[in-house]
Amino acid sequence: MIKPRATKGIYCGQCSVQHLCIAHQLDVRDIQKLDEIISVVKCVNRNNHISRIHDTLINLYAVHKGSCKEYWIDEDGNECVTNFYFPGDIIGIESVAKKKHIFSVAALESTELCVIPIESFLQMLSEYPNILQRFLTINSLKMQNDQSTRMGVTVSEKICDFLLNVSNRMNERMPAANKFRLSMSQIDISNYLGIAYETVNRILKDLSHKKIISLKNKTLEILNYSELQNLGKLDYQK
Amino acid sequence: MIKPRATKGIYCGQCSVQHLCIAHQLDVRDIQKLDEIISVVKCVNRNNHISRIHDTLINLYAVHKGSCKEYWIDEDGNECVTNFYFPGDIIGIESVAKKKHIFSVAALESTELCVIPIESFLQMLSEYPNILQRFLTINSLKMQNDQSTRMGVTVSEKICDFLLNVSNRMNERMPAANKFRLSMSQIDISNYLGIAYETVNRILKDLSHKKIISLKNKTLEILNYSELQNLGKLDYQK
DNA sequence: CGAGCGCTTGATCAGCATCAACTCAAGTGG
DNA sequence: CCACTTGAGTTGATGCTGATCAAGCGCTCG
Repeated sequence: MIKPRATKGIYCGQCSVQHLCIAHQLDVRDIQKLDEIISVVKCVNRNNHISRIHDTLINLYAVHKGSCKEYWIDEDGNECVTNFYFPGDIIGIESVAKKKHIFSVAALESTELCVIPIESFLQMLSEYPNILQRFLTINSLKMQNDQSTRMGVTVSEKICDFLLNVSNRMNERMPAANKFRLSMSQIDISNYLGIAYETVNRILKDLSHKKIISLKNKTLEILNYSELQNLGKLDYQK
Repeated sequence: MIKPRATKGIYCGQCSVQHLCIAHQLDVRDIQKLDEIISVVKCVNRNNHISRIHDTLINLYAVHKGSCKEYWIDEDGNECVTNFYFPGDIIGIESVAKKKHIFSVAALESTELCVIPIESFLQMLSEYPNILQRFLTINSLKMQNDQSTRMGVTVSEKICDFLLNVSNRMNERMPAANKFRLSMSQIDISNYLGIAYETVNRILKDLSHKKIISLKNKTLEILNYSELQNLGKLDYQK
């Protein structure tokens, strides 16, 4: 489950999502330091947990491959999904203050995570100004992304915004691939958006009928991006 | 509108909300450095702007007195409120990445803000590890707070969660005062929660009838805290 | 190969948005 | 200083959006 990064051939300098992760635009010396601190990979299978709510925060995790959902269980036993994480995303930042995980995180598929020991990482930030700047930028981008997904009023707005958000994030990872796998279930999406899963299904079907998207076997293709934008509320101009 | 902090007698070391702000648990030397960087106060009247969406990010602001709403205008002209800020809160963190304000911020009452020049502040973080740790904690707490307000399913859950959230934040500021002024209008609350303002009004009335809250002239008192918790979804155990 | 989870579809109905109209307080300008 | 305007709060009537219940299908995985 835990392996040295070297045996998997993973180094920040060669990583395909370094432009989204901490290593973004760092010089060789800074990246060497990152590779020194981040020495192991955690491999997690579908539905297994990366962390549990209330656990002591020992590591942050950078998603290297795969995807995760972050959630908590409310008093009625409902799963409230708070976020999805894709390659390059950092898991656990919102838990730094309390030094305990404030959410649970589970893998949506076979997932590899670079393990970032929180103590040495925070220590390093004081000594490496460029890494610090990058980490503050990542914090800020996370806040922006968290806000962007609570904007829609009607359920179709919410779903269109969600699809646009995921699509844009996937495009940053695999440029020019306008087709990608939706790793989360429709139930996960419904728990994320706070709407009934039947409604999610109906609206996805409707968008398919209207040839705005194509959804086969969890593979999503956006056929009419500008129409999806019209239906959504989110403004994704750069 | 802009005055030296000294003429207003404001210093981080003597500030009544330093325990919520950057100065929290810093030693004398660190606080001196803060007072050096944060040298002026901006005074803003009700309905006037602290910053506008798309403006270049020059300063962060720490609320010293008063309160603010953060919002953007959607394509239908609706005001979408994204956050409220109270004394001790830092405005602008989510805009650090883009170096432009991603929201507009307006004062809800006569408000005083400590001006934090972003360039020298970020520079300082590299040199003052304790201030850095505190700022990372503030980042993390903001993410946690942003999440906490998107949990309710029904509108009464949302409103109860909102009242609990504001109440808890006010209690941190004026301990043992279970009565406080709701500086935002019911319309602001509706734009924040994404529900109709008539509904906000009806539910507040209903909570008043049930003696769970008392609301007179914008002064809110929580009469039955545990019942409000039952009606809400949020878990505010420490 | 069987069980269960995820997906699909229809029918029903209530929660909340919307529309409309009115009160009240505060502010503006003639 | 008062008429007028404007914004916030209040309340009722109506109807639609989306939750809920119910039932069946088909993967996928053990």
